[in-house]
Parts: sequence; C-alpha cells; structure tokens
Amino acid sequence: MKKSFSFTNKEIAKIFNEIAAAYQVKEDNQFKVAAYQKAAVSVEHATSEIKDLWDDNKLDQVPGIGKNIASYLDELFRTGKVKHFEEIKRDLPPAMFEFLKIPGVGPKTAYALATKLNIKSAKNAIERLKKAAKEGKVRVLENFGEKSEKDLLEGIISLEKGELKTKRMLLPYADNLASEIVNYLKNCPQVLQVHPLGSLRRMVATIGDIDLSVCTKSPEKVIDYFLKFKKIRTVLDKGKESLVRVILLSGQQIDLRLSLPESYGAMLQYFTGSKQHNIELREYALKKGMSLSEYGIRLINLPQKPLKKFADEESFYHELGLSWIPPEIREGRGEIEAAKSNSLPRLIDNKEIKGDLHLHSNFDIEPSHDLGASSPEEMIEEALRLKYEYLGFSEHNPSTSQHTEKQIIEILKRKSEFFEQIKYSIERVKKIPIKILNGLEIDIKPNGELALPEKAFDYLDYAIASVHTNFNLSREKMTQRVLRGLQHPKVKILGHPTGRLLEEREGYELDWELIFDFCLKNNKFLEISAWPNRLDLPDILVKDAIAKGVKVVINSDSHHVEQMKLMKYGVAVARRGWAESKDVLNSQPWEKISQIFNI
DNA sequence: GCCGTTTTCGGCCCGACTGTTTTCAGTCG
Repeated sequence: MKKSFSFTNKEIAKIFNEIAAAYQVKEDNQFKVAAYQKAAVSVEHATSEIKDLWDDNKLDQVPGIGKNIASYLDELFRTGKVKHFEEIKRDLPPAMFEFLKIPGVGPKTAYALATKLNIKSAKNAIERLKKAAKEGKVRVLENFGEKSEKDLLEGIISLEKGELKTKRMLLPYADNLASEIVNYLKNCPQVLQVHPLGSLRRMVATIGDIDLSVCTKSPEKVIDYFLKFKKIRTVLDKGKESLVRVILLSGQQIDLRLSLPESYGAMLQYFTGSKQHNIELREYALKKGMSLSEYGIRLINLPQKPLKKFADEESFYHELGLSWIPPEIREGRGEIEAAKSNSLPRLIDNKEIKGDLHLHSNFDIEPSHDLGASSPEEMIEEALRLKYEYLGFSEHNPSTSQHTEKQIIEILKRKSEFFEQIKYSIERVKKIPIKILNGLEIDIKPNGELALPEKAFDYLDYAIASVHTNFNLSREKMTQRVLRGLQHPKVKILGHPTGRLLEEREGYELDWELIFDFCLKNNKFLEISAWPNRLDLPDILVKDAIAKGVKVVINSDSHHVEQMKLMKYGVAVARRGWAESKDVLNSQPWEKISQIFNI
C-alpha cells in the first residue's frame, strides 16, 4: 500500500471552502470560487470517504471534482499539503478564516476585519475581534457602522454559545409537528391548499426548519387565522402578505408562506428545492431562453421579458418540457435528465408494501439487546389493518454471554414451536389471510461469525444479520466481517447496513461495490430500516444499490405495535433512492417471498 | 475550475435582505 496522509471529508470540504474564500477576497474569477464551493458541498455530502475513493482511483466519480482539483487532492493525500493552495493563502491573514465561522461574516468582511484591525494570526482571533468590537473599534472602520458592529458582536456571542449548531429534527418528529399545523390550516375556509416545503416535502432524513405554504385568495384572513393557533409562543414578523414567522411553545420556528392561486405552483416549486435541483433547473431553463424564479418564468429573449405565472407545479415543469418530478428526488442527481427523456422512475408507494419482515415481539427470547413490548397477536392485528400479506418476527438472538449453546438452541426451539402454533391458529383455525414468518435478527461478531449456533438455524424461516458492536473497524475489516455474516443461507437481509444513528453517530465504512456484488450474486437484500434515527440504508446508497440491480427490503424494526406505521418513512427513503416496486422485496406477493426464502 | 446529445470553448441561478451608502456590495438560502 502506498504511504499517504489521511483527511476526513469534513476537513477536505473546509480546505476547499477556504480556497473559495481566498479567491473571493482576491476577486478572482467568480466561477472558480463557485467551483470550489461546489466541490466542498459535494465532498461533504459524499457517501464514501474521499480518501477511500482516491485509494481506489475513483475521484472522477465525485461531481464537481475535475482534473485540477483531483490533482490537488492527489498531492494532499501523498504529501499532506497542497503547494498551490498554500500559495493562494500566503498573503492572507489566517485570522480571516476563523472569522468566517461568525454568522453574517463572509470572505470580504472577514478580510477587511483582519487587516484593518491588524488581527493576523488564527490564535484567539475571534476573541481579539470580540474585544475590538466591544471597544468600538469596528464601527469606525470604512463600510462598517454601529449596527454592523453590534451584529458582529451578537454573531460572536451566539457562536460561542454554540447556538449555531442547532440539532436537526428527525423526519417523523418534524412530519408530525407539521401535520398538526397543516390540519389546523385546512379548517380555515380561505385556505385552498397547504403543503410542507423544503426538506420536509422532500422527506429528507433530518429536517432543519419547518416551512409551510398556503394557497389563498385572501392572505390577511389566513394570517389572522394562523396566528390564533394555540401552540404559538411568539410572532417573529408579520405585516407582509407573503410570509409569517412564528415560534411554537416547543421552541420550533415555523415559516408560513402565502401565495395567490395563479402563482402558487412557481412558489411551491421554488421553496421545495433542493437548492441543487433549482440551480440545475435554472441552468437548464436558461438554455431554452427562460429565467425561473419563485414568481414564474420569464422569457428573456423577448424585449419586455414577460412573466408567465403557474398555478401548479405540473404546468411549471411542463412549460420547461419536463414531466413533473416527485419532490423526494429533487436533489440534482440526474432527475432533470430523466424528466426530459420521460424516464423518471415510477417510485414505490406506501400502498405497495405487502409486509414487514423485521418485528420484535415480546416473546421472551432472553436477548442481548432490547426485547419488544407488544405481543405477536397485537402486531398481526395491526398488520391486517395495514393490509399486509405477510409478517416476519425477528427478535434479537439470545444473549451469547449468558447462555450455553445448548440453552440457545433450546430457546430457539421454543420460539419456533410458539410461532408454529400462532401460524396454525391464524392460517388454519381462524383462516386469516396473512402469512407469518419466524425469523431472527442476529449479531455479526467482529470476526464475521454469527452469534447463533449452527443447529439453532434449523428453527428459523430466515434471518437478518446486523452489526451492533465494534463499529470502529477499518473499512476492509468491516467489509469482510459483513460479507462473512451474510454467507449463511438462512441470512437473507443485512439489517440497518451502515449502522448510522442520525444526529448521534456516523455509520461505519464499507466497500459498497463488494457488498452490492455479493448481494446481487447471492440473492441477499439490503434493509432500509424505517426506524426514525436510522433511516438506514441512506437514500444515496439506495440509489447506488438499485442502479446495480441490488434489491432492498423496507422494514419498520418495530418494538411496539404503534411503531409499525413508521414504515412510511422507510418508503420515503426508498423513494429518495429512486426505488420502484420491483426493487423492493416486501412489495412482492407472498408467492415470491416464499420462493426466495425457500419456505 | 467544471462541464458537455444544440458546446472540448464558452458558458456558469435568482432574488431578498441589510447596512452603508446615494447606487451598491456582501451575505444568505
């Protein structure tokens, strides 16, 4: 292996952002600035470590990284630094890059502050800037004033308090909160339509702010009605007809945007984003002589540049010669191309889900992890309500530290008998049209062995293999571990494949090409766990997997009957990964499942 | 500096808001 220096994606993104800032200060080509910013975003959002891609000679797969930046990355990984970058930053005060962390401070402002206040070194730079602002030394600088000095000070204080790192909400939490307000608004007679906007409408795994839009002919009346909502604590600003911001009792900020019916479509499209989708859409439109905005479409080749309005999104996209693009895939990942050639995927729908193969009932299996809280009967009842055709119970394996092999086999035998009885009662006696599967979720030990004696497998219909311990193995070792764990013929599913916990823990690194190939050859399925802080496999990897022909299975991982309805968030992840019904195991009929599981 | 079924050269998203200014520059989403 070649000798190399390690940099995380975050560190690389920071380097690129600093180069962009440096070029901005030097008033270099603005598109070069944009190129580095784009590269930074791309690196930050990558699902693989850039270092690993470099190792595998795959840097050209990263959008926004071309020949030049790739060569700089090569130098960075080989030598630990980039001469060209050092050159660019040489005559700039290091302190200015610290100042960029302050909200409202961009490159030009940061540079002006650092040079005019003579704060050069990065050490304690922000502290020294704060002192200068407190002493009134900022307001006297050219292009600064009392207000900007005050804003600067407030910005520094909120940075110090860590207020800027506001945690993002998990999707189901934000979705519930928004639904409550949406339902409230729908009761207002002047409200014609309500939609969530932004990341919530796109069903991203975590949500920053909740934005909602209302279509109405009388915005003032809707605003009055909205402000009577019981859970509002503070009104931040109103008076405008198009926007109200409030803080709820829970501390959550809600932005409500209002639009007249004739231009609602353009507004909805604009604020749904994503930013990347909109940028690409506008670039695409420009080539057709059209300029897009939240108000509509302007024909820029005509002298008076008339604005055409759109009442709905469908007509907006059609005007551009595109089919309507579902919000979940508006991420700038090829959807515009697909819409143009009329080849958008027919995304999997909640109604197409025919079963749930990852449930933890309260059958006492003496597990190493948590036991479920609901009985199989309760879960079966809920499954019928959800119109499922089949249901798989996969409790955690019995704890290996507290049982002998013999005891574990005994417990599995008991579980099998217990579920055979349930199957008999459901299928034969009560003649309820649902198939029950007796499964298990088994730990993959660090060496890749499964935490279950071979003989115990005889008592299972199928198994899910998951990593629950020792997350910090190298990518190679983790990949070998997972591949070994998947080898057993009874193991059909890799549970929550990256092990990430949203807002808590990064997932472990795997060599996805090897995993995908293995799944494809051996008929294994990657789980999309609908569990709120997992939503794992992540959407981008779902898209990669499906492009390779690998199939996924969407499971709720319910430990309580109430959690079974969280399935829809797993479906959202699948949709964001461009999954169609054919790509999803549990949208297949029972015959197909029984064939694949050899039951 | 990136990128490509209208281009390997010549393009590169759009508008709101704010503060310091008398017409704009910087920041943000």
